[in-house]
Amino acid sequence: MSVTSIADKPVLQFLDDRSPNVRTEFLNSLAGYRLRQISNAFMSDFAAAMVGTGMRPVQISILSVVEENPGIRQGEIGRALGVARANMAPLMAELEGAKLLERITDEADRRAVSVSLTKEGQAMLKNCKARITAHERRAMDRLTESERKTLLRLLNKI
Amino acid sequence: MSVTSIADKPVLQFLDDRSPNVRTEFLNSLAGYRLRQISNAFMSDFAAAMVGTGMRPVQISILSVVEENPGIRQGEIGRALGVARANMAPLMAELEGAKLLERITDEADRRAVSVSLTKEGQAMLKNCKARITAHERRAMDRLTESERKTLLRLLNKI
DNA sequence: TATTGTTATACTCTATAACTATA
DNA sequence: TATAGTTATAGAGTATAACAATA
Repeated sequence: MSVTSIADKPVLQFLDDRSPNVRTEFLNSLAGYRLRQISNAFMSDFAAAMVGTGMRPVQISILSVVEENPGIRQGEIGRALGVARANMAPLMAELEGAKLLERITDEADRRAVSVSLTKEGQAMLKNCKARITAHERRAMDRLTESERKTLLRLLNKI
Repeated sequence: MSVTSIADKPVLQFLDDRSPNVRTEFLNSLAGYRLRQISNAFMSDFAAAMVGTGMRPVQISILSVVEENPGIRQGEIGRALGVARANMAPLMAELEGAKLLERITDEADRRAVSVSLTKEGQAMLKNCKARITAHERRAMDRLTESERKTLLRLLNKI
């Protein structure tokens, strides 16, 4: 699959390749099953949109949270994103090693680290956000503006 | 967390424990991010609802497809569910070992195997379906019947 | 040659337990 | 005693490549 073909097709091309002559009535009646299919399709298109940046979804989430909460503690980022402390450690080390963020010991509580974006981190996030915006527009292509709002509202209400 | 508490709370209890004082405006504006959060919350509640059956989501999906397509080939199941051939092999061996389904060589094409449910498989699927129905009702608790239909329609339209 | 199913393998994500240093 | 962060590890889920049997 070429990179250029991604922009031409709806996100759920990843679902369209399924066997059409197999009955799946029960599964299709389940909101949870449909949500997972669509979420996975979103993730696939998202990953394709990030090719070249070297960024994975969780890394971008971290950069975004740090941007909106400068100086935030590492543990707070993990709690906000649902990432376990044990898994935050290597992720943060990776982002720090790539010079995308800086960690300094919080002098008020020397157990904690205070996190902020570097210039490179800000630039990377800006690049990723532009790609994500295009990815979202592509993904929601088949819905009208009104339908998109309704979908978000219902998802947030669940 | 006790098992009985699960039935009392909305599915997205798994999201409600997040840090409320951390700003996440960009992430919250993304349909893809919200879809993934909700899908993961559904999966967690689903897993809790299946405790005691020993069944995981993909196994139930397989049983359901076999029920609706008796004698279906193994490869067709995988294609319909998006499971790679290489990963179908151990899954099918596991379900066959648990006596939930039977595999016989397709005499018309001796490379393929024809799959069907055993009595035990039928009973297990019936049990799981009842649990799933309750799980879905619980998950969609905060939506009216009209809103549920709208949500499904929009998800299917994406 | 192509396809069905199998095996081995590897990579990512996620989850738990034990450790340190600080509080 | 509890908390912030780290390390090691193990379990799912997923992906590719190589193989045997059959078409």
